[in-house]
Amino acid sequence: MNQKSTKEKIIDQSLEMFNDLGVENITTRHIAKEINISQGNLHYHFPNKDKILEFLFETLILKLKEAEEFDGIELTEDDMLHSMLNNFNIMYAYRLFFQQKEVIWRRVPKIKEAMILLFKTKKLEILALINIYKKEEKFRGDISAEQIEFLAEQFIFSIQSWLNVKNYNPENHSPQYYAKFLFRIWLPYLKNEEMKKWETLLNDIG
Amino acid sequence: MNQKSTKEKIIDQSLEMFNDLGVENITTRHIAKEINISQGNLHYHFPNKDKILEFLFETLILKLKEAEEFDGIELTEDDMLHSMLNNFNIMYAYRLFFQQKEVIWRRVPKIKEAMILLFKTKKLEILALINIYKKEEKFRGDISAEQIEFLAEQFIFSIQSWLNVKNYNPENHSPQYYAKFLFRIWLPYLKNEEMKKWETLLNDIG
DNA sequence: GTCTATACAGCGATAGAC
DNA sequence: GTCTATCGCTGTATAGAC
Repeated sequence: MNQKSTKEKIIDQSLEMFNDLGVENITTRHIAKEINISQGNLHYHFPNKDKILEFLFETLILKLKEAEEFDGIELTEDDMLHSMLNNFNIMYAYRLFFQQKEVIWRRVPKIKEAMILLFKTKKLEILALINIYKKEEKFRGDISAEQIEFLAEQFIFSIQSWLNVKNYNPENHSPQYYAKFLFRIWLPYLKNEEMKKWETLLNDIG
Repeated sequence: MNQKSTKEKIIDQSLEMFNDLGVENITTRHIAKEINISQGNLHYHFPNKDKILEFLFETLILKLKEAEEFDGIELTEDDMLHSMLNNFNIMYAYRLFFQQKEVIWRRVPKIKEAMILLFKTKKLEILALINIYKKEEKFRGDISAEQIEFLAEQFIFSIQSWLNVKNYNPENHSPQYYAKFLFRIWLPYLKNEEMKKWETLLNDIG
């Protein structure tokens, strides 16, 4: 049953150890030891640690893209919520790239550039979403243009850093919690009846 | 004129290099070399790298406390804004503790505990502030209790991670920008006339 | 206080046998 | 593909002279 290739074993073990113990603390020796192969063998599959990081990152991007394709074209509130939750689960699995951004970015500038691009794209998507809501008149009319720009930025900001804040409030640290957290940013910008609708929706996730 | 003691030199150089190049990349050898002392001498003043980190952290806490004492008891909007700006300048000077939290917390659990405590205290302060605004009827009446709890959390969340997000938007990375950023969280929760007042106030910082 | 010298562990990476 | 063995380098920390 355990048909994992050595390469897969390396990747899975790396992900786990990087996530839990820190990229700067885990060496190719540690990883090799934990899956009972030699360090030499590991270096046959990945020439160095950074290449493992790059491979993991590519997998993350791939999974995020896949998740997007499953999203419906219709933008019901429920769809949005579950799409977000799905995204958060993926991000949580690859949390090293968010929690240990500084270390990884310094090691592999290529990953830094790709992530910055990713977030720029996401910001535009969110601005488009806000505009749809404005057109549908679900959005408050008394919000300044500067504040709307801020709102989009606030979303991106929170997506980027949600995993950094588990620590002072560990009991509430779960993808579910943060999906709710993120949507609550949105609430006070909506017209009253719309806000109430969302409030019940968020309470329903539990 | 250069009356800096060796200990001060070590501290200043460490702060600069940790901030810019990463705690995990800077060794006692690097620091010593940069200020033209031997590594042995550095280890006379600080037994190891972690003790330098602890010293830097204690200085940060001290400066934050000092800044608090200068704050007026009156809570004018202008006072709040400038106090926040002051705090952000200090945090920026010691940004390693926010940008490189994961690495530092793993190395020095004592710092982790102290920071968690700090943020818990800050959250209570912010909740108290929200309540004052509610009593003064400047706050919207149609906001749920859950959403108010969220608002406090959102503030703490943003304070903790503001320094992590310079990268996708580097042109806007300054303490001033983030002071404004933080206050904009607050805006859509205020009654309309109050919101407008804040909007002009924020635009005045430029 | 400051220096030089050194011990020692751990890192990434490679060579060469099987 | 996988192993063992090993090189060269860098890290922390300490000992002992001045």
